[in-house]
Formats: sequence, structure tokens, C-alpha cells
Amino acid sequence: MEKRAYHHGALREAMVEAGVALARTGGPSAVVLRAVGRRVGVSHNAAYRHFADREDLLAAVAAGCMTELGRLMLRRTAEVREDDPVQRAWSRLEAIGRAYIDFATTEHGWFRTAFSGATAHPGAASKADGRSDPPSGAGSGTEAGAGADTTDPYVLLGRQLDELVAVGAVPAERRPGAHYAAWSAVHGLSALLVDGPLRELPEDERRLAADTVLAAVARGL
Amino acid sequence: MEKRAYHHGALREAMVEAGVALARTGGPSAVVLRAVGRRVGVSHNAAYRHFADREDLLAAVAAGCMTELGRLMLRRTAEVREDDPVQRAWSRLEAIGRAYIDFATTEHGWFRTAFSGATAHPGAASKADGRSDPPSGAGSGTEAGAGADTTDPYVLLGRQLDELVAVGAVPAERRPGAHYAAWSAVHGLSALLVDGPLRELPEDERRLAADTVLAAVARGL
DNA sequence: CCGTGCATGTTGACATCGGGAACATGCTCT
DNA sequence: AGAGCATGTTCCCGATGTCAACATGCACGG
Repeated sequence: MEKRAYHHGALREAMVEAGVALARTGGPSAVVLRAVGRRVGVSHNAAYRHFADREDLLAAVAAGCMTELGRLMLRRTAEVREDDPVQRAWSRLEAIGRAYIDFATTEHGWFRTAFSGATAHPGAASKADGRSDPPSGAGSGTEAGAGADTTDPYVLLGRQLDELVAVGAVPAERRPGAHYAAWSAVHGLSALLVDGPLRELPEDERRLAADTVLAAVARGL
Repeated sequence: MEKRAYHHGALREAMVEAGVALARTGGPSAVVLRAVGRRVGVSHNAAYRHFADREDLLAAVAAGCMTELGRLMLRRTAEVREDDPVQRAWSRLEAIGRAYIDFATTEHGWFRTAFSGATAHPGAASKADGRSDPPSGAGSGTEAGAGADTTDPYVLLGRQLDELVAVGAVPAERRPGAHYAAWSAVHGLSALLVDGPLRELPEDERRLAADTVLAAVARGL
């Protein structure tokens, strides 16, 4: 009983995809109902059958951008080669941080969009719309499951912090609130570099900034 | 030879002021040319005699909001009562950080606006339009001088970090890049709380987050 | 002391956007 | 086969940023 082909087939998904594409180069302000409609070959106002308003669409697009960020994080952490468990845990945390900052600076539009839509994070999750059978279709991979293969950046960071505690790199009593410290630091630098007063920082200064922030995070945990 | 009363007198300043007022409750998107015009009793398009376009006006308004942030920082640091120089330096840094976060959460609109306009920070400053005589008028205080009484948050933070080094609380070799670490952390938390996924965090969690971030910054320097 | 010039503000128009209302179309189920 | 409703379209509106042409009044040169 999936949501199946009516007139267009899967307009909602197509529109989100188009929105993500537009957001990539133009940021959130480029996610314009009429442009999205044009892009999927549908007249504007068609969006209103799938989204309450522009903000609703933007929230869905933002989730898509967030998924892209999560994907990059996963890729980078998977690349870590390290034998010592403690070193590996630290390296993975650094990989996550660098992925975050790199994503922000190279995928400007996606980053700004990811944090423009609503969707608060902690607490609310998994209200579960009881998806029963995972269909065989070679998944689009866009939906973020809450399982082990999630692309949710928040969850990814949390797991890495857990690993640091598990291997004894970080004292357990520091764990509560640790994600706030780590997340804030990388997000702050990213925001300042992308939108903020550090926008025009030269490349070498950017590197210094990233290194300093990541080192400070490690010391601060 | 100041810029003096033509038709309106000081339309530019009035418009920036109006913009700041609008931004306070509505954020950057509330800084609308027509609304600003209406507010100062001037028809729209008048702005084009003083600003290149909306973005230009928004940048000026953003500077005004930034000044408000700086003012709060100054007020809070001035309130610090502490005898030991080292403790005092730390307390002042914390005061700055709390001011930043409090400003973001209580002055939602101002905060978002302050970081929406352009104006990159380091390097460029003080191109100096050679203001000669500081008039006697009980100053509006809106212009940020580069002097000792600046309200520029960036400069304020830098000074506090200098003090920490001066009293020996922070090793000098950590000074370069230190403002990136401190600024990023508080800005990141602020951004996440105001606009981002932490938007709906309950009050006690917000406090935990702020405490954790500030403690981590202190340890990380 | 007067008139010209330019800075300042106004009016009108246009394209684009988000959004509402009424209408058309074609799956899907009885 | 026919009815009903989800889906998409068309027409419309007010608001907004921006351009072009126009009006006005202060300042400065003669």
C-alpha cells in the first residue's frame, strides 16, 4: 500500500530532490516553489498537495541536506586506519569534525539549507509511523532510519562520543553534555566561515582555525 | 562638513535604526525596504539614495545588531567582581560567553540579523573615513570606533584572551587561534539554540549545554 | 541677491513570489 | 461502468525588490 503513481508518480520525492539540487548552489532562498515546480515539470501550487507551505517543503529539503552531511561523516570515519583503539576513537572524532567543517565550506548551499528548516532534534524522534515491510526496491537511501545505518549527524556524533568513553579516552562523567561541546565548536566555526564574519578568511587561516578548534575540543572533552 | 539635514535630515541613520527595531522582533526577513520606509515616514525607494540595495541596508542593520551584542558583553564584563587577577580574567571570559549565549536566546531576532549581513571581519577594518571633530552631541553611540571603547564583539573577545595570557592563565603559545576556539564554541551553541536542531531544548538542558560548552572552552584553551 | 545644479525624495510600473479558490483529470474501488 | 476523491491546473491577489522618470529644495557661483 505504498504511496504509488497517481498522476506524476512520486511528486513529493521528486520535489524534495529538486529542492536539494537548487539548495546546493543557491542555499535555502533558492528553494522556491515555482522553481521546484518548473524543475520537475509541474506547475507551481502542485506542491500544496504534498506540503503545507514553502516552509514545510524547505524542512524536507533541509532533512535531505542533513543526510548529505551525515553521508560525508560516515565516509570519512570509515576511512580511518588505526590500530590502537584509543587512537582510533580520537581519529574518528576528528574525522567527524573535519567532515562537518569541510561540508560547510565546500557545500555552502547545502550547509546553510540544512540548518534553516525546523525539525528540532532531541526528544521528539521516532514517533514511528509503523513502517512494516521494508520493500525490496534498491533503496533511495534518503529516509533516515533510526537504526545502525543512520545518516543522522547528531546520532553519529553521539556514537563516536560513546566510543571514546568505552575505550577509556574520555571519563564517563564528562559524557553528559559532551555532544553540546563538540557539536557547538564545529558548528560554530562552520557557521562563522560560511555565513559569518570569517567568510573571507584566507585558506591558511581557515586551516589554522579548524586545527585549533578541533584540538581545543579534544582537550575540552 | 558633516552629512547634514537635507529633506529629512538623517535618513540613513533613521532607516538603520528602524531596521534594527524591525529586526528585533522579526529577524532579518523583517527588514523590508517598504516597511522601513513606512516606519520613518518616507516612501519606499527612498532607501536607494542611501543604500545600494536591500542587502546593503541589511548589512548596516546587522552592524547595529552586532553593536547591541557588544554592549551586552561590555555590561556583563564590567559586572565581574573578583580580586585575584587570574580568577578575574577567567570570570570575564565566562561573562563574555554567557553574554553571547544570552543575547542569542533572548534577542533572537537581533542575533539572527547580526550574522546575516556581510562585512567580513579580520583584515579589512578601519579603512578610516577620517572623522575629524567628535561633536559634543550626547552621542548616539551607534558608530563603533576602533578605539578603547569599541563595541565590536570580536575585539572584545580578543582583548579578554590577551588578558588571560597576560596574567599567565593561558600559555602564550596557545594564543594564536584561541579566538577561533572560543568564538566558535559559543557561536555554535547559540546558533544551534536559536535556529538549529536545539531550538526546542528545555530550559534546564539549555543551562547544561551552556555550562558544558563554557567549561570545555576553558579547558580547551 | 538670484538662478542653476545636484542631492534627495516620490510616483508609477514591472517581474516574481507565496498563497487561496475554483476547476479539471484520472486512478481506484465498489 | 460509474462515483468519489486524490492529484494537478488555472486564475487571481497582495507584497516585495528594483528600475526609470519625475519632482523638490538646499547650496553655491555669478
